[in-house]
Amino acid sequence: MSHQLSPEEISFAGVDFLPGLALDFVVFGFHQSQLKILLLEYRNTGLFALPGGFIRQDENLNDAARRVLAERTSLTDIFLEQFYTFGDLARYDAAPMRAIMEAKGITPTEDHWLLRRFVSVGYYALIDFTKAIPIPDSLSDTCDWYELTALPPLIQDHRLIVQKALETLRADLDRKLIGFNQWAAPLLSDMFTMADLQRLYETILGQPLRRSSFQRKMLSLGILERLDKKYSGGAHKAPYLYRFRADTTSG
Amino acid sequence: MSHQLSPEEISFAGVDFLPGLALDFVVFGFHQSQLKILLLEYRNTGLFALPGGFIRQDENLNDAARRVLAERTSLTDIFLEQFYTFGDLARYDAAPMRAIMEAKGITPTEDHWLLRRFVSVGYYALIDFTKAIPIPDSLSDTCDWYELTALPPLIQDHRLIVQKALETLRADLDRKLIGFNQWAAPLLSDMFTMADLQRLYETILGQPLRRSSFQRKMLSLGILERLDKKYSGGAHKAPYLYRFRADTTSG
DNA sequence: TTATTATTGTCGCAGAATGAGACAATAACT
DNA sequence: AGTTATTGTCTCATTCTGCGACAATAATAA
Repeated sequence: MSHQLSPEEISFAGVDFLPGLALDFVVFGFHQSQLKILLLEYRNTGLFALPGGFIRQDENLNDAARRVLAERTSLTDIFLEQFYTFGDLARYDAAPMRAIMEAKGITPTEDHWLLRRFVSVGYYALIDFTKAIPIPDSLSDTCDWYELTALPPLIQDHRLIVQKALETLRADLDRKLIGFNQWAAPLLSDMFTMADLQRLYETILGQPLRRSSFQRKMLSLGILERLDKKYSGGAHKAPYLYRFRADTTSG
Repeated sequence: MSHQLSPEEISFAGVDFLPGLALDFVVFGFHQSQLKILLLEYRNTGLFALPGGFIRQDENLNDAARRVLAERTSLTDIFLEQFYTFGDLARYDAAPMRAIMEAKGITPTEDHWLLRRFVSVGYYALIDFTKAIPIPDSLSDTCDWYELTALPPLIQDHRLIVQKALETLRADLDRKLIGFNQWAAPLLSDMFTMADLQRLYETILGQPLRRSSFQRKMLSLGILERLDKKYSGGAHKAPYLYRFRADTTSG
């Protein structure tokens, strides 16, 4: 867990927060045929972690997730989905968090609330890589994008959380294909070519897809709207641009 | 939330438990072409609730789920899967729980831990209807099976939890068809006819399936082992009995 | 102007999967 | 022996998918 907290809030304990419960986010972005996620790097420790936060006493769980993620990415109206809750004892090891706090100049008491056991609700989000403005929290000095295929070592069980998020994303890609416009749209810009869309699918699924079958499938779903051609300057036929259809009353 | 607690534990507060966090179970059983779930009825209140429990301080979340469910059904080796975590404020309304406790003869203080806000991790389980022995907890007088299509009014957001569990079960039925032996097996007896299996599928999915297509599909998956015929005494051809194959190293 | 090149949109065909029905086989009963 | 209800399997049409082919076409090179 990491947190969007001021030093005061960290020292004076999370009385406003639900105790023992945290949120962790796997924020997916897509750029140059690579899936990336947001990670925090803690100051002077070389430790990386998923962005996270806590739930206020008077706040719905999912609202808290939306709030924290907005604080982190400066984006609202984010595609956000809860996927699993992690509650192993093994995930709770006070040592790294203590190191982080001490590196920050805080000497926590033995039973400081941040050092106790946390159960964490995992969310994954899909956001527009170009629009998000990562914001580090008060314990970390950077909040940046990292390629999913080359992640640095993560604290606690965050590797597992990423793994599970990816599995869920893949399963949802199949299951929720209809209504996808509401869905993977944030991972692409407003208009895109069929090749762009295919690259996104291939990257998420981690396997190549047949070009002709993919195109046939996507067109048959009726969720795409064909726009003008895109003259990219390459020495070849210009592809059409597409957009997800707005009217999605039915598939 | 309900609980497998002695009156002492209820009065003397859950210091051994993680605060503010509960477990709720949607326990599916199958009997006579009907999906059923376990519900508790609270003494003298007419209130029904999902079985639930709490997590010990020194216990993994999923282990707690297994323990509580075993306490409730007297079954171990249960198919159990976490599906969602419910954390709306609206789900927390102290009045019904206070009524339950008072009906039980306990007069809780205003800030009794059982009356505070809870976030609840939802699990669903598939168990053999004939093998489970429902056990009421100390606050309720009955723990029994109720047909999914005719549930009594449930407290808090338990209706929503059931709904979400069913959705997850349906989605998983498609997704996890391979390896199904480890899976829906508990809902059927050890040996079953193809018609039995089809009825199970139809009941879970809530829609009829074509008999020939279903049989072809199931046989083609190679997960069934054909046994002797079953002479049921009916005036018709005797169906084969099947069993899920034990060797499931690969699909 | 005319080739060349890379990429795109679409078509065709084979094979697999699925929907829908038909039919013989067969326990038990009349 | 005839009837009845149910089962296992087959067939045929339809749809879906894998896989390749091919013409169309922007930009570049000759």
